Amino acid sequence: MPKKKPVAKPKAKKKPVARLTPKKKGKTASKVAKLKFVKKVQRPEQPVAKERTEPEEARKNGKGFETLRGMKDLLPEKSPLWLLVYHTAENIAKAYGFGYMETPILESTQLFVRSLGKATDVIDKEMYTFEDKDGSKVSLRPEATASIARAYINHGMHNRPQPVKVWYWGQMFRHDRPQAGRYRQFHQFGCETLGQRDPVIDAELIAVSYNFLFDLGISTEVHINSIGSLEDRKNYTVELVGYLRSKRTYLCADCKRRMVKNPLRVLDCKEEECRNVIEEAPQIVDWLSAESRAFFMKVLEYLDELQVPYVLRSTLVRGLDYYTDTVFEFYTEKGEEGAQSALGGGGRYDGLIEQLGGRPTPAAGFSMGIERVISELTRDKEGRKEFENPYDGTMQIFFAQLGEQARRRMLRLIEELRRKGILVGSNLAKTSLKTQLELANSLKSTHTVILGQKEVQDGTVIIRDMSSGIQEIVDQKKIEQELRKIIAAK
RNA sequence: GUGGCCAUGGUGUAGAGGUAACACAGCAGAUUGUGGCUCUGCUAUCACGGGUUCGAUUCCCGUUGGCCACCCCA
Repeated sequence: MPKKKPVAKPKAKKKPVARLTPKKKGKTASKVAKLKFVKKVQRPEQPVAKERTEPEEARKNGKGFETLRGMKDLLPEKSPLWLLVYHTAENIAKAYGFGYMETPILESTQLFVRSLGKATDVIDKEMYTFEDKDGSKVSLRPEATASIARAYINHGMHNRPQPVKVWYWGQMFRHDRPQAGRYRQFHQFGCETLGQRDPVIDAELIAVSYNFLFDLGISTEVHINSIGSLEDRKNYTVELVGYLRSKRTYLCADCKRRMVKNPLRVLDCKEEECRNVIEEAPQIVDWLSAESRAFFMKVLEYLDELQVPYVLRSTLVRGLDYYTDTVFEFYTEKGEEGAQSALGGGGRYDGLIEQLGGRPTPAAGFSMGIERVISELTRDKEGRKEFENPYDGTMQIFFAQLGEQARRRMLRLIEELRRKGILVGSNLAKTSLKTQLELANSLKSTHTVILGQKEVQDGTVIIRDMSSGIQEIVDQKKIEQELRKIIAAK
């Protein structure tokens, strides 16, 4: 530690010297020398490095504070794509008659434990849980369905015309290790249809999510399965575990563990050895009650009618405990085996609302992982370019000003025009005309309105045609009609 | 939670045991009220902490973070 500092001093000395030699301009060179000189003097005075205070540390190059692990800033360059996705979601949900709703990001921990299932990983290790000031346990929501169900009960929504159809969009939190398409804070768009059990509802939800992706230009494969009623599943699980036990020696370590914790997940194992075992395993379809089976058949029929292509996958089970009967997931057609290829999924959860203390209420829903949708949209360069800037920032007319008086006059002028529905570009914070014209140019403006000292006195304004360079002097009172003419001409 | 790879300016990249180069972007300027070309200048204690060394940003270890895979999930 003490070694470092003394060595650092000569650095400051060398730099300016080395730099000055090749420089030509006297002006700038002396400026540099001055700046460096000050530094030179200062450094020896504080040879023993003072403890950097925290704010200093943080201020350093604007670094010091960074987003928490697994969290991302959405910058203006990228946001147009997000807004596009958001509006696609909004449009599709509206088209199918879903009403927008929001629930708090923070909820009682118990709500999630009860609904998702105690043994699930989401609850076990992925929830952001902490004590509130009054000592109660609260959690950042890892998903939205539980909250929607809670709200359905709280607001007596069973008194509304059934089914109740809602959609949502928002941040979810899961304390997982970040990975491709996986973040600790992520966004989901989803729809829920509560209060009625009918296969047509399941089919509609699948159509909504399928078409949402379709509208964005993503073609997907819907994987679908039915896991029956809670009772069906219980019976099947017993059977499955029995079977797996008999093949225990062929299973991988993970599956041996899964066998105890969540036997259905064994069906999803990718290990070759396990796959062989799974192929021979009893299938859940054979264990469905007559009612569940008929229900599932109807869902498939309706999907055919809706012309939504689907793939039956008997091994599909979802990770959350509340699902019953229909379950589905969306995979990109390119079918790459990479993890996290599911863009979203959903299913029926007829038992959840009762589980949370409401009256028995059937319901179903889906959610889409927006980060995964976005990454799908930007996967190759062509796609990225196409979506780079859906709302192009071209400002047809730019306003440039020169001098304090002109600035004030222009401030008002722009505001008046805005109220009349004429939008123009400007950067009144810039003082040089040159810079403002540069800006106009980079915004691809066709015309620039220039207002300087002289124009303020004359009550006029210069309108410059950016491509020809021809300028016209116009009376300020006629600006509006002149601008309208320009806008109409385009 | 486990494992692999990685960490240089705002962004994308070079680079060597003796303190950093290039491109783009940004800002300022090239005779004071005019853009698109050109030119000039400015913008990095090479993630953080420790070790090895005369000396490390370059080697080693740790931390943090990123990417990827597993677990699990969106």
